[in-house]
Amino acid sequence: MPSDATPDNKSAIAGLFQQALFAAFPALRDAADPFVIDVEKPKNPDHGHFAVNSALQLAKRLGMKPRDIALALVAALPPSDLISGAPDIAGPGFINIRLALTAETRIVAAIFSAGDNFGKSAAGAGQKVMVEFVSANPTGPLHVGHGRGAATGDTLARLLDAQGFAVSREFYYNDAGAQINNLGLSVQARLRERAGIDAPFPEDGYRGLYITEIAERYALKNSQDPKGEDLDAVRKFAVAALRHEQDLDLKAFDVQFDVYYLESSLYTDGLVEKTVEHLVKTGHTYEQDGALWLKSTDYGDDKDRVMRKSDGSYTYFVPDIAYHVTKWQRGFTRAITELGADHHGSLARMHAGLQAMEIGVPKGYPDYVLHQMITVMRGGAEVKISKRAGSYVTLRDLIDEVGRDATRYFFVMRKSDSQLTFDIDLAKSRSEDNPVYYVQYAHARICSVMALWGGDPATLAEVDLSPLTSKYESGLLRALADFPELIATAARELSPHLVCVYLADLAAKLHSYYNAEKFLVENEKLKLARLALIVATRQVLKNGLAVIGVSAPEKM
RNA sequence: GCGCCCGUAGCUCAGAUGGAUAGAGUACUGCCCUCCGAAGGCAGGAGUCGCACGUUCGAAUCGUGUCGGGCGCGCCA
Repeated sequence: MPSDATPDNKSAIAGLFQQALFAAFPALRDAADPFVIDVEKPKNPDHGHFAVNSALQLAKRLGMKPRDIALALVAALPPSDLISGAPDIAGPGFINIRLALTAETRIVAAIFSAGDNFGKSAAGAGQKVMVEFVSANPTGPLHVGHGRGAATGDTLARLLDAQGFAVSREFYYNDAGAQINNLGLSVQARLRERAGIDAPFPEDGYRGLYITEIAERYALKNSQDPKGEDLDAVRKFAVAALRHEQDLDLKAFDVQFDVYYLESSLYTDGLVEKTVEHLVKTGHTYEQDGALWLKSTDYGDDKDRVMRKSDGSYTYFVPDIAYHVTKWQRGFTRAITELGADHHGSLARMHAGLQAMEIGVPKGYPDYVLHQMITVMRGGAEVKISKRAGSYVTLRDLIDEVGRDATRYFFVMRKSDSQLTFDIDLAKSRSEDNPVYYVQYAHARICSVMALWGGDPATLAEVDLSPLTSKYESGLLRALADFPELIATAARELSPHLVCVYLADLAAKLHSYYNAEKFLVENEKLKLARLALIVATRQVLKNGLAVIGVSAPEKM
């Protein structure tokens, strides 16, 4: 449900100034490219709620001084109860507008009426979007990198959901490739070792301790095959065991998928074959050195790619194309693929492959969101992550050590494009100073005040807010009004971290307010107005935390 | 060599559509609990936004070049 009661003061003010502009300078309306007023929100509160910089932009076009244009604009401004007093003309020609208190406080009633839906929008209604993320090979436990992917992807999905898109979360299992075979061989080797057989460990085998554990369990459950001679059975057992572990980890991380798509099904359903045949038919392939190549350079890739090796098997990216074709054919007009940045090399060929199919897939399909590598520090030293060597920090470790909320928040609070240093000792030792606690504390703190007051928050929905005149109150009102636009921006830019930035700021405003003013004052009108404001703040904190999958506790 | 990402305070990082005096956390110093919870607040110092040139009335933001760091460039996945 969209919160369509949200007052749009910005557009209203833009409209007023547009009127004023055309009244003062009719030539701009009649021109081939009529000038459009842009209203912005200044960072500095001293510059009012909104600012118009059109006078500066128009100086050259009109051949006038910016300040004179600004004066003319303000003079032509139609009267409105939105604006408090006459707009200031500041600096070289900025026009600063202060909202009337009634316009400013309208947001509180909107939040009360929308509740958990405040911040949602119907912008994406009727559009199916798929977010594919994690997509870890079932060859080992989920590690920190998968954790960052899980938190980022899930938050993206929640953001798009809040924008009204029909979102499907999907996990693509590479369960058919050489790595899986390798997994089977690794477990088999441990089984043989266990049975006292002297056999070399596979060169590219997985050496993690979990392999030995899986071997133990296999031997226990398959007494007829203690040496793991049935490689197929060993492999299936190992994959099932690891998938189960991953599912438990994801559950603990509060990440759920709608669809688990198996790479192997692309083969059994014949989609891989079909894709190859189709690409041959569209003429974007050629044979060379006994292999079948895709002319991906036709579509911007920097070199052509082998599709079918000379031994007759396919390279991994053929099923990948087939998979992405199914996304399009399943009706997902938008698809977002969340990947570790170490896979960025495959983006160009993926886009090229989809274009070469010539089935009407848009050029940038799918959108890629990459998360940069995480450097894990433990004991002041970098922990090298290597599945093969079996040395890494698992997602489970982090959840157990620093908690789900803090882990999710940490992974999302940074731009996914930048590398992240996750210092385990720091996160553990200072877990109570985690930024997420700061935000959660703001929520819990409001709950405490409300409990002390003892009244029913719902009765605050329509109280008179005219006593809210301090700078703290104005700042909070402004931040609350920004929330819907923030969610829209974060969804549009595919930038979950913006939500954390916003929440930290909102929490800071609340804490400052708390320390500067008393809420439970004698003056009844003032008390109710302040309580209404902090209840609205609590609602927005809660909605924001929900977007990043972090709980909003009443007590901490 | 080519491609992608990053370079902002001592450290970790924000800075959407180019705007006014570039922000937060942390660390350091000093203050503040007779409304709830000091897990908080207030104040202070700290930055030639890697560098250069360009576009613009205006650049941390856009463009080109350059330096530094990470990653990727296989008939591996």
